Amino acid sequence: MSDEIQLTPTSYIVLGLLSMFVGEATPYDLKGMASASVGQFWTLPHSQLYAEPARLAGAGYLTENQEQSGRRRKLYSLTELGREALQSWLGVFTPEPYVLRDPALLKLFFGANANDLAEGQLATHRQKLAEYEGYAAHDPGTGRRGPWQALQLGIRHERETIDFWEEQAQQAQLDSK
Amino acid sequence: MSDEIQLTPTSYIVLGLLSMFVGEATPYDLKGMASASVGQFWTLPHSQLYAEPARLAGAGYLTENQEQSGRRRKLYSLTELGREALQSWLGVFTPEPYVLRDPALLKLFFGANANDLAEGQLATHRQKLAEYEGYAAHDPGTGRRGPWQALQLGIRHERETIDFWEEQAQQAQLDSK
DNA sequence: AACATACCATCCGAAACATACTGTTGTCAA
DNA sequence: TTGACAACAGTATGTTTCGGATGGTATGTT
Repeated sequence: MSDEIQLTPTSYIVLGLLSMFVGEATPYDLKGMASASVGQFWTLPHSQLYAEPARLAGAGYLTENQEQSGRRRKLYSLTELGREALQSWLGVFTPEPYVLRDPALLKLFFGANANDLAEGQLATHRQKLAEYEGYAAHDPGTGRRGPWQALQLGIRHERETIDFWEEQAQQAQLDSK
Repeated sequence: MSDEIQLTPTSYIVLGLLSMFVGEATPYDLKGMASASVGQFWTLPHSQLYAEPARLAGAGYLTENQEQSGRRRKLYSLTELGREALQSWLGVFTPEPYVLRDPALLKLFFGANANDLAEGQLATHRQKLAEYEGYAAHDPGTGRRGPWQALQLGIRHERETIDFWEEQAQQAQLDSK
């Protein structure tokens, strides 16, 4: 509750998740929330969700309460400082583009066979698209808009990627004749 | 030239870049190549391009020649082992999806104002798209296909992202009336 | 009660990261 | 011709992230 720390995207994920739920949450709760939502477009290992809240609590952005018995879990909740930090981050201009890391694209770049790649990619991206569309159907977009909007971009990217690999596969077929 | 090491995506970037150019290259050369090509869909800090070739040389995937005078730069080139490793990686089935890290999407998810975000995002993504289209116009896609194909997916993602933010901005306008 | 299994939390070594710093070479004006 | 400066090339540093390993706690089964 004293040191100055630098807030990273990971920090804001913790603050943001906590802001979406009244009351307290344990790292394990956060882990579950993150993988079901934000994890789709910002991956982080679950171990971060143990280390980061402790750091934030140390700097006064969260309060920390440890259970006195049983699993002795730590319960975190936002402080006023934490809520302010989140709000001010949300208001700051963000021109930075996304960072993409696509192993398949890497292989394609270096000359891998497009048809082979397409097979694997189509399978996983079709599955992902189905998953996202499941969420979208479930949540009509009322209430908080943010998650729904973010999901829409995820769906678009998946569709685009699927189209791309379908074309690659077709093209490869034609070429081989 | 003895230890077993694990090959990471970074390793394959080094091997791949070296495979595209006859003869030798210095880390500085690699740095230039990477940022102009592969860097668009797989970021890595330039310091990695000094550390990684040394590691690869130690394990026999590259040969290392140091200049005897002047800057004493280190020149690397592929060994047969390195070439084989690259080829076998290219041939391996790759179903893993891409990993996306989008700071704007993160803010949108947690409730930032879509219109504000759109402004910054549109500026940078339009610029990026123009850059990519410049490459595409320059390179007709003859010769090596890989880089050109990879570029096509980059262009698609940019277009999709721009459409998305344009819609968000419009929607936000409507809502505010 | 004793044991097996799943759940929950944390730790830690290795890799990746950003960036500051050092030395080298080329150039151009005085 | 020289010395000041910019660009080039590489190294060193401290920090953050990664993700598997580990160990404790609760729950279910016999």
